[in-house]
Amino acid sequence: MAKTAMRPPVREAIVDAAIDALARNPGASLSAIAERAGVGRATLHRHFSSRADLLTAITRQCMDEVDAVVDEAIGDARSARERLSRMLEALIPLGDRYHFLASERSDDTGLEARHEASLEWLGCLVDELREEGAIATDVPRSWVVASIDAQVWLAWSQVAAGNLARSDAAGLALRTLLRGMSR
Amino acid sequence: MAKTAMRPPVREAIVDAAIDALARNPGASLSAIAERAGVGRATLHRHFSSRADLLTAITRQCMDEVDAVVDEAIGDARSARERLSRMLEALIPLGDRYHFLASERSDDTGLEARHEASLEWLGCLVDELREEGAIATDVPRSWVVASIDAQVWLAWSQVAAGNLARSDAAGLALRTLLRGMSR
DNA sequence: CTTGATTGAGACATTATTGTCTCGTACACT
DNA sequence: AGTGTACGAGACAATAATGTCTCAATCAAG
Repeated sequence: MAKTAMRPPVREAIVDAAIDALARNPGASLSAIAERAGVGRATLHRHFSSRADLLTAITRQCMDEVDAVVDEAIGDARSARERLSRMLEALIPLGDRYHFLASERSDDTGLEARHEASLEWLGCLVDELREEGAIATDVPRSWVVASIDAQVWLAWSQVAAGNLARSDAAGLALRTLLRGMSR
Repeated sequence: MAKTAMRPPVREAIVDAAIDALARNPGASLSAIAERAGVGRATLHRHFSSRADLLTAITRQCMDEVDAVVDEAIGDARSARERLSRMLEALIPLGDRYHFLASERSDDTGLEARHEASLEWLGCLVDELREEGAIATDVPRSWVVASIDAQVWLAWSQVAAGNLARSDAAGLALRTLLRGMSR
């Protein structure tokens, strides 16, 4: 029943609203974000000193959410194929957050490095998929990595647009990926 | 030798620069666009009265280019599969323009309608692909349409990033699509 | 009830961007 | 040379976004 926790975390509301607003329009103004969060503009500035500050906070938040969800989902997967499957399942509902990380480039070097690390991790997963024979040898690693990114965003946006049942999204994305890259 | 035609088309230079700049950063300022075009900001305003005017001009230009290129490429294709192949081949080099159409939403209702028509046309191509047995029946039409969009952008950006040879891009995209959607 | 913290509303100052204008120059055409 | 068009540079005002500040209201804790 306490879906958003007991105390109303204004900061969270702002972050959520910002992700939402910036996903639709990357140039959304702070006024628009504050309004969407149901919060005064001054309050937004109390929590985030500047636009850049808000941006890095959002980026960090998205990274945390994505990392946590993926780590949790992958825990007991034995094969790389299974890891990919669970990852998609877990990641697609976070599609807007995930897409935010890919589209918004942070000026914070630490976050940039962290993003690079995530991509590298994904690359390793691709390597393992290849070792399992799930991916043809003549498909470049970077193509597969980029395809996974694209499929997550694609599946999420199709669900959001009402073109696809939430329960079908991950399966369709997985199938498109594995068949598309198969040898 | 007369690569850019005899008379220097300033307007074209501005449009090209704008597409380039806006693809990198959708919020690029008119100053930045003018500078990238090697043109004074006043000159930009001589050709495009406002930012919105420039935006719709760019959108129209991209649509014209895309339509012309696709029509020309598809002319003598007999099967839907072949049409898809030629379309990808022709469209991927225009990936930035194509992506611009998908990302930038115009306030001009005419252009919006035209974009809808293009998507509908693509949907018909998908229907034909399905009739040819190239696409499984349980894959939603909208999913295939969105996937084609995504593959064009994906292939273009991989080429632009230097991860993929230009000559390999269309083949890889086609293969990913057809295998991914196959039954 | 009192206190302290947090908020919303809104008044500023500060930029950044946009759109308009003028002026001097370069260049093509005659 | 003369003419006219398009241009770059830059001044200028109008607008929008940003960041800071104050003040009164709310609300929870003591």
